[in-house]
Formats: sequence, C-alpha cells, structure tokens
Amino acid sequence: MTSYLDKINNYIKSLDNETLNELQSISSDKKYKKGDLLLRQNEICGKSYLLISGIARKYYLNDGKEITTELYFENDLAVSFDSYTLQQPSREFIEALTDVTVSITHYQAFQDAKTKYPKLLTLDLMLAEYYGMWVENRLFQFHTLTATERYLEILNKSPYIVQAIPLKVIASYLGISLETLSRIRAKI
Amino acid sequence: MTSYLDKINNYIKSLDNETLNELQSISSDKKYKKGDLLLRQNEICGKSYLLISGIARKYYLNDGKEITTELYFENDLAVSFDSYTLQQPSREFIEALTDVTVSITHYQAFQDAKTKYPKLLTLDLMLAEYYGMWVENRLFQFHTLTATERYLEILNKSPYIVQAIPLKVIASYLGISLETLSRIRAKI
DNA sequence: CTCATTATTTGACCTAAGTCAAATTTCTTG
DNA sequence: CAAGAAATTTGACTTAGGTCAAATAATGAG
Repeated sequence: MTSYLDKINNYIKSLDNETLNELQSISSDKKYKKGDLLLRQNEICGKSYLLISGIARKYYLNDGKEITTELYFENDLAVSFDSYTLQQPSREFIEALTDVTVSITHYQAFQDAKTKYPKLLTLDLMLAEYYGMWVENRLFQFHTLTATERYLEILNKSPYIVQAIPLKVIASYLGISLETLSRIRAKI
Repeated sequence: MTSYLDKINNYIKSLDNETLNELQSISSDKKYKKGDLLLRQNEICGKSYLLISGIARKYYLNDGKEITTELYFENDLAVSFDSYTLQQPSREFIEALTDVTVSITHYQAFQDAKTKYPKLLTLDLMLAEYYGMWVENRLFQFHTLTATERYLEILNKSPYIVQAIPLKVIASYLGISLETLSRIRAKI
C-alpha cells in the first residue's frame, strides 16, 4: 500500500511539461507558525495543502475532546476529505504542529485544470484511491490491534514522531486517553 | 453524503449512449445462491459486483472471528477496495447473504474502457471518493458512538435488515460480540 | 537561572464490552 | 409434526481502557 504512494509520485514525475506547468501555476507556497489552523471546523475546505516541511494534523472535537484523524509529514497532502470533496462545511480542523511550509492548491482551480488536463483527473483518482485505502487500513487496525500494538506500530513506522509531537496528540490519534498511553509507554 | 450517491447515479444516467453502451458491453449478469462466496480471501478482486437484487456482505477473519466490513443492498457496488485497486490478494471475502443477482464488470475491461471513454474515469473518481467518505464516516462512528448508538443508527437507517440477516452478522458489522448485541436489544 | 505553565506519570476506582458456558428459542428438513 | 441444528438469550466473571485527582517532570519567557 505504501508503494502506491511511490506509484503516485512516479506518475507526477512522468507528467508532460504542460500538465506540470498547469499544476505549478495553480499552486503557491505559504508558511504557517506552529499552532496555526489551516482549516477550522465549519469552514469549507476549499484548498489542498501539500506539506513541504514541518508536521501538521487533522482533528475534530467530540464532547470537547480532540480526536486526531491524521498526521501529516513532508510530502503528505492535507485536506478534510469529505469537506473538500463535497465542498461542504468541515467537521475537522487542520493544525500546524510545528512551523510548516505548504504548497496550496485551490479546489476550483484544480477542478478546472482536470477538465483541460485529463492526466490530472487520473492523478485525482489515484489520490482518492490512496486515501480510501489508507482510511480502510486505519479502521482495520482499530479492529485488529490493541492500543499497545497500535502504539508499537507507529513507533516502528515513524520513531521520531514521539519526539516531535506531544503525547496528547499521539494518544488522540491512537484513539486512547493520554493516561493509557503513558501506561503503555511505562510497560514497554 | 448520501446525496453523493444520487449525484453518482445522475451522472451515470446522464452519460452519452456510446459510453453507456461500452459500460453495458463489459458487464454481465450472474446469480449466486445464499452462502456463495463471490470473492475469497487471498484471491485478487478482479471484478466489481453491482447488486441487482439480494443482500451480500464483505468480511475478513481475525483470530478465527469474522469481522463484517460492509453490507450490500440493491444498487450497491461490492468490491474489496484495496484488492481491486492494487490488484493484489484480498484479505476480505464477499459473501451472498441471500440469493443475489449481480452485474459483473471485469477490472481490466473497465480500466481499458476508462482510457477510451474519459467520462468513465470521472465515474471511477466519484466512486472512489464515495467509498473514501463512506469508510471515513464509519471510522468516525466507531469513535463517537457507543455500541448501542451504532445499533440504533443501523436500525434507523435500514430497519428491515435486522429481519433479513443473522444477528451474528450485524454484531460483527457493529464491531461487538453477538452476546453484547443481544443485551443491547434486550435493553431497548 | 527561576517561576510558571505545560506535559507526563502515577494511583485508585469505574465501566463498556468480551468470554465462556449453559439455557432457550427458532428454523429446517425428513 | 418431531428431532436436530442453528440462532439467540441469559448468567457469571474478566479485562482493556476510561476517568478523576494528584504528583512529578520538562520547558520557555522573562
């Protein structure tokens, strides 16, 4: 499944100059400070954010508690999927966990570009497929792994993140309380 | 989100005859008996199954226990998403819960058709987006609703299914044990 | 360097849901 | 219809993880 990301990146690299130029012409870089919100709840996610550097996350509030739904690192594409797709208010926030630089593409500009450059339509499909598989896999892990196993999984896949971001965020990403995460860490 | 299904169906209806004909020419109907497996674990999901009638489900095994990941009714499209997308062995089974009739489309035929009829590419994107949002929402419900609430949700959305399919399947779809579901039902 | 804030850990107790076993109820099929 | 099989319920007990409160670290602004 990770290799599908490679496939997507190869596809992007293999695009003709005209398509690549179009993509560049509708994108622009922007910097955010740690703690800044790139997207707020109830806003329509009218842009996609490609992380150039830094770390970000997507989360929502449930009974005043934050549930982190995705962590973004270099080269990841941050959007609130349903809000972006349906152009309807988002239930999620997107927040910079460190200072970040992103490449922003507007929803409508990309929609327009897709009609002129069909290869971007294929790219869009690949991105949607990737996200679908990614969420499916996340759900799968929630059903088949214990909290400890999920923590080990994340430790194994990206050991540095435990250094880089507060345990509170990791706990909410793992779907457990901060205290439980602390106990898991004490045990290991 | 449900209305996105309407949008997809409208899009299909609005297709030009040539595209529709192509779609028809690469699809064919087939009947399965209750209990038949349309897809087995470890097989590559090389076909998509559009339910014409009957009920089916997708599930996988974890420690010998079945976890139902999706229920299919009339007009639903049944595939093991990652297996279909990556054309790699499936971890899931697809099973007919009643006698069913499906319209089968082969993966490769559809891939080929997409290159000739770009509107099918757009259709494919819409289907992938729909699935992504659907899974995302399912994950969301697992995080924000109790087992009882999830059961009420399903009761509310499709009251008839409790009649139509064994509680064991419903429990495994809700991510709870059969006994817990029974207790929930006793309480309500 | 120091105080205050924020992050993390630890303790005591609680709860939703799981497990295993047995009892019923409901279907099937001869 | 009756007997066996399958589905569902009920009981007794366990467990992973949550909650609330308090105790320690760790950090960062002055």
